[in-house]
Amino acid sequence: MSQSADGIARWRRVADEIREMIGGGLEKLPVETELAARFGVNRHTVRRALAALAAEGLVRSERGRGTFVERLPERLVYPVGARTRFTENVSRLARQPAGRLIAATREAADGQLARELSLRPGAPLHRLETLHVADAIPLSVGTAWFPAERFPNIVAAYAETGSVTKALAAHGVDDYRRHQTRIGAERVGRADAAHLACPADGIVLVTESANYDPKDVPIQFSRSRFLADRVELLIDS
Amino acid sequence: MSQSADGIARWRRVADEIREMIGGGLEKLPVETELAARFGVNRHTVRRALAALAAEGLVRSERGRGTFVERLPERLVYPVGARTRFTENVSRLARQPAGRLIAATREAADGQLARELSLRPGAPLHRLETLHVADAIPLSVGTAWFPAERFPNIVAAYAETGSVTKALAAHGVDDYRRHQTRIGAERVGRADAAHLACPADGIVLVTESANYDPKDVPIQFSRSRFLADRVELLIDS
DNA sequence: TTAGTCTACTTGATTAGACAACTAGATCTG
DNA sequence: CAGATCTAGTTGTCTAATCAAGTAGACTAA
Repeated sequence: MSQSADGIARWRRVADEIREMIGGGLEKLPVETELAARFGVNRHTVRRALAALAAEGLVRSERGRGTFVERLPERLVYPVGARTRFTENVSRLARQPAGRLIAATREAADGQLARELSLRPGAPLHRLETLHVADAIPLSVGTAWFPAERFPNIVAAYAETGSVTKALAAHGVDDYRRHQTRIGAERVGRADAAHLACPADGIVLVTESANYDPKDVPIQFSRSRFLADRVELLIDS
Repeated sequence: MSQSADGIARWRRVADEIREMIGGGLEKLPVETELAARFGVNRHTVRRALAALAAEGLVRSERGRGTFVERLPERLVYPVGARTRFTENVSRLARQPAGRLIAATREAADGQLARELSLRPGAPLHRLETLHVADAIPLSVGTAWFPAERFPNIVAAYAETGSVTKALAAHGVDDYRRHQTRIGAERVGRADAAHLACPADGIVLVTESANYDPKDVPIQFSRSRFLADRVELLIDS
């Protein structure tokens, strides 16, 4: 707040002015030195303002090219319910869905996973990291754990079909449902940001839920991270 | 990435080192000048690192006092469903709930609000800004719109009772429910951050939904912002 | 004792300057 | 003409220095 008549930091007012410029509909901002001259402040003060605007998702700076206004496309509405299926959800919106396997490992169930999947701690699991894309735009990354004994070939089945539903069907599970879903939000992790092709300071909606077969035996626990800029969740009651 | 042997920015490595220090369990970080001396960099480089850590929610700087490690308390689980009621949700958890009126204005329905509330555009609405607190910890701020003609005294009723349910009961609405809830996430706004007593770069879960009376007439549209650090939403299917 | 004041310390803001790393287009070269 | 090279322009990083503003404790005066 210092060095300023009315006690409001200069960079905040610079940010406000740039925000107004953005409203005018321009696509590329003037370069930092130009902005600094125009507002009569140091280039660093402009950079502080731009950092704030970038954190709001309004602008994006690219080294050597310039600073560009971010025009957010409309967010895709993703229904969450007992029968949430990524492929169905996305194709209903006339978009082209795709699931891609990023990585697969075998691991032992820790306390939480054992509880969620009704297994003993230490039970073998397949862990799949997957990326979900609609119209070539990454929407989410997910981690899914399956009991390895019941679903020995889940990794290959998913890699082949790109669909959890089909991979489970290959193991004789025709239908499944979820009872509860927990939803949180946090800053995107570094690895997820790379897969989602989003800024490092992006925000993800995190859903955690278990899927159950028709006999109410848990068959999968998953933790999905949806990029909040691109997706909004819809709860039907 | 400049001025550095291996192409990784100094402030990133400083941030990593501080992150490790935090893991050690200390509560207050050394002062910026001390950190700068210890890592052999300028104080501004330390500040750049601290800004990154603050954005991750790991530390919080207070002018004149120092920089402190943030220990996140467990998040409160907030069920979202057809009969979501803040007071019930919170008191079920043996916490002390409280709703406080921040502001109330009269405004005309815009296109979206008119559609959500089945009113003509321009219809008069009461708009209430409310703050929701559990055990003196702010959890969420909400904006609620009510048709002014049907609920003329909603502002006074809410101010008195601190509860939407009771305020509606005073207007003869015994029960209400919601059909859908949309959930998104974004950076907290400046005014909200002040009310929620959270860092300016906090993240909020945003829920939007309409409530309907037993005859399925919409009586309220609301947009709540839950601080993601303190709350997690639970969907029951 | 109490209330006010002073002071050292700490983070916040701003300016100045320098160089690194990257981009895109112009220019040169075979 | 194709490809390599150069160059001006742009953002990223880092150092240095200074003052503002808030905090907390010590000190002082009533």
